[in-house]
Amino acid sequence: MARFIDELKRTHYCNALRAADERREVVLFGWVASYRDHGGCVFVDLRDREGITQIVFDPDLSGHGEAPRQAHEIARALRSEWVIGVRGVVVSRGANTNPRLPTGEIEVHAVEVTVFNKSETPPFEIADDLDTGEEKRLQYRYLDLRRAPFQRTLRVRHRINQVVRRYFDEQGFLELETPILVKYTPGGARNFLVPARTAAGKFYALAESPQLFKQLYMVAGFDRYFQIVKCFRDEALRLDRQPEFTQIDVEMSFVNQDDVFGVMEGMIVKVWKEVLGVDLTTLYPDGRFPRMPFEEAMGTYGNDKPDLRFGLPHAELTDLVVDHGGGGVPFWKPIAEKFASGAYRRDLPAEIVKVLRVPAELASQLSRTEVDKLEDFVKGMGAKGLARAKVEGGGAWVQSPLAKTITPELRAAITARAGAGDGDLLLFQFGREAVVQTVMANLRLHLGKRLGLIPESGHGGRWNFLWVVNPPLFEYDDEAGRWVAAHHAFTRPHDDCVELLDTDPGKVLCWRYDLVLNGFEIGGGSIRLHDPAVQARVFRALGISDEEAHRKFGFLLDALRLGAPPHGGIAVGMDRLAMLLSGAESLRDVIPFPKTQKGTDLMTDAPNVVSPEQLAELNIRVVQPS
RNA sequence: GGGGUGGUAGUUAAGUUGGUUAUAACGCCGGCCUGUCACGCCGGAGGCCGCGGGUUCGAGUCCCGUCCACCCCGCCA
Repeated sequence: MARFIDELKRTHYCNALRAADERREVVLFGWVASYRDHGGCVFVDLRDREGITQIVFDPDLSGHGEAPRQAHEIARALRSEWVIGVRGVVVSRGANTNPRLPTGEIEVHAVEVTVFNKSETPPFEIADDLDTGEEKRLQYRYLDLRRAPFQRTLRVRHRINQVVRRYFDEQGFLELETPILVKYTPGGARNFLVPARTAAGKFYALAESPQLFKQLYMVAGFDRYFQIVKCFRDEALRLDRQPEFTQIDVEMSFVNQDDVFGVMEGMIVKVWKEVLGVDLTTLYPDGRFPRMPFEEAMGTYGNDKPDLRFGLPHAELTDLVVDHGGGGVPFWKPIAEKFASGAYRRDLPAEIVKVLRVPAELASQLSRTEVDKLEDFVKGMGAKGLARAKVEGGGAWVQSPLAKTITPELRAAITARAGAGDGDLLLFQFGREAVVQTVMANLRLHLGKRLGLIPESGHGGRWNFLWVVNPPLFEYDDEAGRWVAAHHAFTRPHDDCVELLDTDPGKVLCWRYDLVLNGFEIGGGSIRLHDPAVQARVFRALGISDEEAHRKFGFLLDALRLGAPPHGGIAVGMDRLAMLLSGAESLRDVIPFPKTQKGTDLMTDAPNVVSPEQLAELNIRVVQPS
């Protein structure tokens, strides 16, 4: 029988002891966070998941026989990250308190110590503040996770999970599971494929979301479903995207959009209250979050997830430019002409003109050199350039290539549209709509950070929630030359738009919604299409034949004809929620074992090559990558 | 698929116009030290300068290629 663990059980975690515990005999287990050998005494900071306690090894500690002397001998050899157990007595530090530790008013005088395990010198220090690069930390992730910031972050995840589960249970939701190995369904995110050994040449897909199954739960009558569930998407990664991530997935029957919003707003308020101690109802007194039509988000902010912690809105100028026939600006003339001739239509992707106004008091913070750098910034995003103009008192434009040729009429119209006055800086983008929107949205964010309107990362103590609502059901695919589903083909169109399905699909709005927080999409969902007749018209608008629809989604179409209740739902990105709650800079900082941007795991070296035998069993032949 | 930034000791970084033995801090190892808590003092070890090729009398430095990590665009209903 080992003395420690078998006989001496841990009595406390390392943040538990206070002055009131004076003279108590305790047993602590943990890691050597640091050691200071003074020849006579050895001081060890002992760390476990809860905190740090200072242990003193004094060979002359009286009243315990020879044991303290032996413990001191062992302690002299201790090194960083050795795993040890200590039996000792709590002693008050009196006036010698360490104010930097919650346990700073006490220390444990060691009577007995055991080394459970030595440690090699770790590749980096297990410290709260660390300048070691992420690559190294990912390679030794378990050491990174041993650090207090990660211990806190993963605890936040735990709290979110607990609060969410309790909330939905109280609201009458059932936590139901859905398959991970599913049938591949086309459209949307790329699926990871899993070879089916028992069905030669066939594949499962890893579920990109439980979407179809949660709808089937509604058809099955479960009425209110939720799940905290892993999803998998084989797409390019970003700081807010991982190939494997967790969603808080929700679906409800007999509800409209307001019902879904109400439930989710309740969840968010509860999470903020219980995890952060922040009462969102001081910001949103009725507990409801503001809403913005998709069209306004795109027009004013250039994307569907605007960060409303700051202003710097865009203004659309395309109609002004067209009305003025280009207004003397050489680049704009062809755009105006194409609209005039009908080559461009306002309901199809075309070229557009937008402006961003930087108010004088902010513009004065930007030197001309810095504005030149902005041009490099936007070029990196596909822009051809960054036309600018400084507005002077009389409405004149200076420092601008546009100023030379633009007609006074168009200049005045733009100045008025942008609401520009003396000293304001106008930044223009024109060209293909998708590029202009991307560039302008990113330019706005970039300026917001540069001008100190929002921090480089993190929430800055500000929580701006927003529902983006009423987007179009379809979007035009330039390359394919046809309409495609903007969300998925099972989103319910607005009733007053159903007639447009056949005549003017671009104008069909739908019951889809995104929940946005500080410029991050943290959730999205829709009211589903449960009417087979309307469903058929949607497929027709998409150019999907009955036969094709049945082959791809047959089981769901069958279900919709067998008593499907009206239903809708939403999925919230649990990792993003944790990231924003904890002020982390990246999803990788809130996911215990994340992948790199290329989808590799630097610790385990996944994905890896498998043996020819394994491949043969799966009937797979690997072609050398080109 | 495209654009950008970076890779030098265990870690983080410096390294001039191409020129002697590639620096520093922290960490590590040895010694000393009874009150430290970023302990202190003395001494020491430690390098495939990401990898491959080229230019050159000579390359961490210049050129070409390549790998890895990060950020962005495309992509992500």
